[in-house]
Amino acid sequence: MDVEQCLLHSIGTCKASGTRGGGVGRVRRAGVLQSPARPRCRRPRAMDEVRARDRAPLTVIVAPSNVSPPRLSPADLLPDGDAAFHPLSAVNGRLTPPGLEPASYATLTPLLPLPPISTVSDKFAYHAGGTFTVIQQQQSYASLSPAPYNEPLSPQSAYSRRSVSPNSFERRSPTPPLPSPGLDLNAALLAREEQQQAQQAQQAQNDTEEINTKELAQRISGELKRYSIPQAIFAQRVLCRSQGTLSDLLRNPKPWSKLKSGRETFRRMWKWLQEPEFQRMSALRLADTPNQHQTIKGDNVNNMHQQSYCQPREYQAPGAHGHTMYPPGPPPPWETPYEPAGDVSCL
DNA sequence: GTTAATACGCTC
DNA sequence: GAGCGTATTAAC
Repeated sequence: MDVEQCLLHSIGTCKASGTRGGGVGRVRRAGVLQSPARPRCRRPRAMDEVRARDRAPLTVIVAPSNVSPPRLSPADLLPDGDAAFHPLSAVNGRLTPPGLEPASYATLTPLLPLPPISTVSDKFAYHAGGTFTVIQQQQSYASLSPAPYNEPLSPQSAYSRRSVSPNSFERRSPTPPLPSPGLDLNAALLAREEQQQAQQAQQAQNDTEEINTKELAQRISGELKRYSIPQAIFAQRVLCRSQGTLSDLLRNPKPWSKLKSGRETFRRMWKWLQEPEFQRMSALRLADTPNQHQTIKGDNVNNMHQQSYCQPREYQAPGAHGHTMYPPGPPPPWETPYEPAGDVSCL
């Protein structure tokens, strides 16, 4: 539908291949009678172009300039297996799982007591194959991830580093070994402190770095398609936003420099993108588990504990006015029960 | 029936 | 004006 067609059909339904919907009039909202229904077309192309131009990505990735050679710290030898969790490579002097952005779970783990071994074991008792399953997922994530994952998207995520709650295990080694008798615990503690300091520095850095919103939007769109994740689910669970908002952001991302409070939404996207695959899927789940019929391609994270990006909200499918009742069947991975960590909530 | 795209109004 | 939610649509 081009401008002329749209104008010609300014009264009446404007149909065009390749384009979807568009509000048709208003009824009553927020107790205020809205303007009467009047069929509209989608925005004319000219308007789209103006908007697109206005939102064209102008940001420049601020990549860390001082990349230091790989080095291992005593923390890498800790029984708390951040380092053991991924095959490691080093970026910026810190350890990073291959295929993931720098500064992921392997870094900056808060100094917290280790959970009892039994606790950790219980966490993995969900999986047939237990440890192997999880490790394999990580490796497959790295190997199957598209090439862009090997490229810095910036900024390095501070959001991907959350405190480890008793209910979370994802950054723990699946089978945490007992401390070896010769392990220097002091060195380990020092390493933890270093990690904390680095985390704080990273957080400060993130506050000032820019995100290439267009690239981020493209990657998010690709991942949603890749796993068949509905926009509504992702928007609600990860971004604490509506489907319409997410759609708009993905299709018309504003340059980082032009964003204000909206940066937080893109940060959440970026954060999610940094997560390991299984943790991304975990973030998509709800506490309430309606019957559902959807699945995420290639996901195998049912029953895994997870952390929520948002306080759980009830999902209402767009266009469905009222509760969405899913037909019986296995739930999609993002709606299996979980224990909210509560460390990240909608603002 | 589900999903994504869009217009428009509301809040800050 | 930015950011977002709601309502609504067409496409699938």
